[in-house]
Amino acid sequence: MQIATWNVNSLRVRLVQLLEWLAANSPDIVALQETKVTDGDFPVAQLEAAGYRALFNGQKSYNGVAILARAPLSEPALAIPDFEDPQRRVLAASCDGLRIVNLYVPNGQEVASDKYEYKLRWLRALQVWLRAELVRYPRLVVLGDFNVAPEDRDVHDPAAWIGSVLVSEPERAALRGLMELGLNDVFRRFEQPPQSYSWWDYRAGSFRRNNGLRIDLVLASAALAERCTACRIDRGPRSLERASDHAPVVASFEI
DNA sequence: ATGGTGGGCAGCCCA
Repeated sequence: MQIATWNVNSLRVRLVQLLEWLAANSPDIVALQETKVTDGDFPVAQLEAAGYRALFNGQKSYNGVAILARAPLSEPALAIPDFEDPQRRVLAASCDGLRIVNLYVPNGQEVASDKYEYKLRWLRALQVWLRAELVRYPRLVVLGDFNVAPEDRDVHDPAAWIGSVLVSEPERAALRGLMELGLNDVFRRFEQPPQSYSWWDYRAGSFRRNNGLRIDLVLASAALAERCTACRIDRGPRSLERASDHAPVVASFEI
């Protein structure tokens, strides 16, 4: 079973790329972030024709998440419990005996900004929720755009990035807090090419220079992590004309 | 150091 995550940065703009990528890769479950479409505008029919059911949690202009799956999706959750948040950044569902939690973690903009404090509060509330989810659902996958590079090896130029948003120590500590619940970054269970990243800024030729960060993650509970057989970043879609600034990440499980 | 690009929606917000 293949489970993927992809920040598409506008589903409207990226729909054709997504459909072609689905046809070429046939993942079983796909978590999308930054769909930027309201639920009424979600392209249900096109995805259904491609063989995918969909759950979505969208808003106008910003954010928005969706889960696509070949098998039925059930038990949707649209928010972190007991955390007031008008931004649509969370979508959880059960599928094929797994619990999938799709996240678009706040970017944080700049260390010490209001958006940064919101990001840290958001991650704390997320940790409380995921602790409970792990009790309810031992087969848990938490994936998406985490907007945090876990370690310096996930950063193209750690010296230049030190202390910045996406790599700052409080953000990394919050991410470690999630992992210490028993969620494994499955990408690091396998040998990977050096300088593996999942996001490259649109500016300054970042992709061409491979000036990226690895901020799109697939975390799996212990019971699932041991069944993970591969995890790779697919740079293909990032090299297309009019690409998203993120590449898809695909994890394979023997289930 | 700044600003470089891209998406959304209407001159600026967000990444």
